[in-house]
Amino acid sequence: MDYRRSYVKDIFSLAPGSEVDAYGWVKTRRDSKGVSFVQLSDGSCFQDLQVVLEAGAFPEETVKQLTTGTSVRFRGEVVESPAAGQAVELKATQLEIYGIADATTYPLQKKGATMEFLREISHLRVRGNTFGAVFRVRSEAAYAVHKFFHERGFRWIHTPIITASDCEGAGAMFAVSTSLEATGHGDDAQWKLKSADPTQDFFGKPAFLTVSGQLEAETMALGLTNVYTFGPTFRAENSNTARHLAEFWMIEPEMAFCSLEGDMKLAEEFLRYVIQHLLDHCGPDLEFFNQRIEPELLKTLEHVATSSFEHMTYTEAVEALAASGEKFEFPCHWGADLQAEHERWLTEVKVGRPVILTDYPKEIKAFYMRLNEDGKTVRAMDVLAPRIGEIIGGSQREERLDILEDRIEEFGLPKEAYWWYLDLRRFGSVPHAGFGLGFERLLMYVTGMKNIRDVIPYHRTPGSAEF
RNA sequence: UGCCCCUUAGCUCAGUCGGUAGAGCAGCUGACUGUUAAUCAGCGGGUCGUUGGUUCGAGUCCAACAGGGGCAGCCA
Repeated sequence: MDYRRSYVKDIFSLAPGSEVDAYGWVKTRRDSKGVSFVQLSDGSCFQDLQVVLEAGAFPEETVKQLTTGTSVRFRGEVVESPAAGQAVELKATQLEIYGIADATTYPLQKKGATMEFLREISHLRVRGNTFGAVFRVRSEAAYAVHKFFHERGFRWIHTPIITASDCEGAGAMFAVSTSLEATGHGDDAQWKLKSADPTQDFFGKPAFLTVSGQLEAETMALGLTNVYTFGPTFRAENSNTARHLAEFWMIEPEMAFCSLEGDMKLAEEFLRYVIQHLLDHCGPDLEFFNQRIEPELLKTLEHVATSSFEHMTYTEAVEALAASGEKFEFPCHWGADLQAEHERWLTEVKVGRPVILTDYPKEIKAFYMRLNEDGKTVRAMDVLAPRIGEIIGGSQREERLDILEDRIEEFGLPKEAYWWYLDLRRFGSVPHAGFGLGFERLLMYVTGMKNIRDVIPYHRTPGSAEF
């Protein structure tokens, strides 16, 4: 057998009379007197191929084996379908079963299951409508990300996944070590510490999984001008919410000779581009999400793809919240970080679409963000989206050596560890900016899926690393 | 990490006041020349998450544990 070069999706555009093989998994079978209908899917598109098994064409025992989940090849003739629901169907003349799926034990049924149940059978859920659509959209979105940056002259760079600097400052980190040895299996497994001395460890010092490629991306931008990362990122926070993962994919563009204004422009163009690409290339999948997952989805995406985002400063947002008359659980005041309820009000009630907030108090943002003239705020921006909250966080970076050194000191960070980061400001420093975008959060936004664990094949969250 | 909720048939769920268990779908048997979550008739299917407690009696009340989920914080 060769790898597949044609798929179920291609069969729909074949001329009636064509003879083809259709490979895939049975989604359902309907029997009538003398005729059976099989819905066949190979994941290549949302629509199933209807395969018609006419009376006497195959032994009854064989047809009965075609239960949900069975893998099969049909050979047959493409014919115009006399019934509604599909333009063409396959009149089967040959049938080969690769692997049966016992209907009494196969967990997927044709009727809907809950997302929570499907998550527990993540290895099988991709065969269903919802997750087939999710992972087609995920793939297409990833392609659109690369296409967007490539068309604008950005270089895709690969920043390290293992980092020995614990100073990225974006959250709790997973240690990477060969000093620990696992003994036993399952519930009996134990860690054995071979050495507590980091100098005896693999890298000769403590090492971690990256929480952000930003600092390294900055070094690459100050040579290649426009770069982006797109890769896995790890946070060891004990976050138990529908929008946090311990392992997720992040996109981080970084631009030299660019201010926060350019950064915001890129963020907006980027989101609109990806959404438009998906509207153009994933129509049936998005249509399904619109019908079954999120009723306002298509309306929202079409609106976002064609209209500009609302811009507000943090200070304006705080004023709007104060004047809103809403009863918030946590009242908001200047200097405090916005709570989820505040973000929701801004995006869902006040604006009704994504909003970009800028110029946050320096105390609640990272040390590397460029200090404003007022000495109180920094050139930060967050893109907040309805339903999702923060989807992008970015800033113009502090390019002035003396101020950056002061900021590192204010944060109580070890200056020596940043020697190479500070070198960027010593040698040919330049205004530059960038942002980080959580790929899975973007996918939640474009699919309407409610839990981030359902837009990645196998989620890693506290207490959960199955598969 | 804090607060809260859930766990009953393969799946989705009912189960009243504590009195020994129900439906739909799936499966099986049959009916129906073309269905689209096909339809119709019949049949089988349960250690009520686990352990302990209260009680004459626990799916139901209590506790611990396990698994799943929601909200919040941390963030992308």
